Amino acid sequence: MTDWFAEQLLQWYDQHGRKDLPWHRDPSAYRIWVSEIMLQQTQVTTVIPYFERFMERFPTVEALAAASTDEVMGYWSGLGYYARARNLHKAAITVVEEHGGAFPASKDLIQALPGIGRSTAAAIVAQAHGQRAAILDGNAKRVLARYHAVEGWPGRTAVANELWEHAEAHTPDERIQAYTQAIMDLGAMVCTRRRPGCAACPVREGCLAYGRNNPEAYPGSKPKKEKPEKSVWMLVIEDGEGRILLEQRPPSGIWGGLMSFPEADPALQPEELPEHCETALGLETSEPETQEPFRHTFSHYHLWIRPVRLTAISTRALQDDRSRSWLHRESALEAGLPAPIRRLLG
DNA sequence: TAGCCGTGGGA
DNA sequence: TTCCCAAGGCT
Repeated sequence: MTDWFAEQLLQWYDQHGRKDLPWHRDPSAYRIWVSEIMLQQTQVTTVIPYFERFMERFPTVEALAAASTDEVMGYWSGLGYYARARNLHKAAITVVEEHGGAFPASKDLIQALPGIGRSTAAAIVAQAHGQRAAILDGNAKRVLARYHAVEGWPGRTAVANELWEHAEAHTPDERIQAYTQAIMDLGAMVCTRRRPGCAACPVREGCLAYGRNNPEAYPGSKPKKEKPEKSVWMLVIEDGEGRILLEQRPPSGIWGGLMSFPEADPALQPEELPEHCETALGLETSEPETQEPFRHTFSHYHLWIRPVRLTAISTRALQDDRSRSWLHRESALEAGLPAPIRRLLG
């Protein structure tokens, strides 16, 4: 069954929808999967170059499963939300070991893989296999919240449930790939967060928010909270051969498992930093050269990054520690690095 | 359930 | 400059 809403979206999609995105070319389950993970909370224009590089290096799920996590992280470096890459790699190994390399075709099996939730699983089976499944990404949430004038912030379970019901009800039995792309394209191209292009909208006749003349009021916005300010010394330590000291961060928390500069307590005075290097890193260093701090904003707090340059005089007591390594700039840039650290490396 | 997890673009 | 938030999922 195809209701009026879906019919209108499909007709609009045929004329205006996006059909030439990189993952539309050979839309295998593997390629759709990788694209959907990259696109979580990330805009299309940001994803495209990452997707192309990733697919060139890991063209199949077997290639991805066979790679090291470190190399996968290197290809993800700069995209953010690094748990996505870890889960992607873990899931690839599961697909190879438990499903014989064939990406599972059932939505439930797909959703059981790490990093794949209800909406992503639906997007994969709909786009790769043409199975009827409702998605509810940020675009669909905005379109449906406006069309049905659903009040409240979609982060609340009751609001999300209501949107899911609308999503299920509108999803047609036929042309699932087109409809899935259509509702996302409408949200991204017409039913935008600000200044929506209602004049070009194929469903404005039925849209309750349009009828109320306040589409921008939907969906309800997230309750705002104060972001705390944190601060840290970032120790940029270079030895006599132009190598930089990097260490692996703890597996959980911000930039979990990525390589980064050693950090020091911001309560320390700059002149105390060489002693800190001696005790914490077993390093004899020259005088510290502090650089201009800059503020890096995360989802939940601001971090003042205070870079300090030091030159290592001796590099003893480091060979045994697998979590720390001296790397030249070029090889460091191939590792999985957080964006600001990559920037500091220059 | 609410907090956590990145980055870059738009206004 | 500052704030919001984008093809969400996990704990």
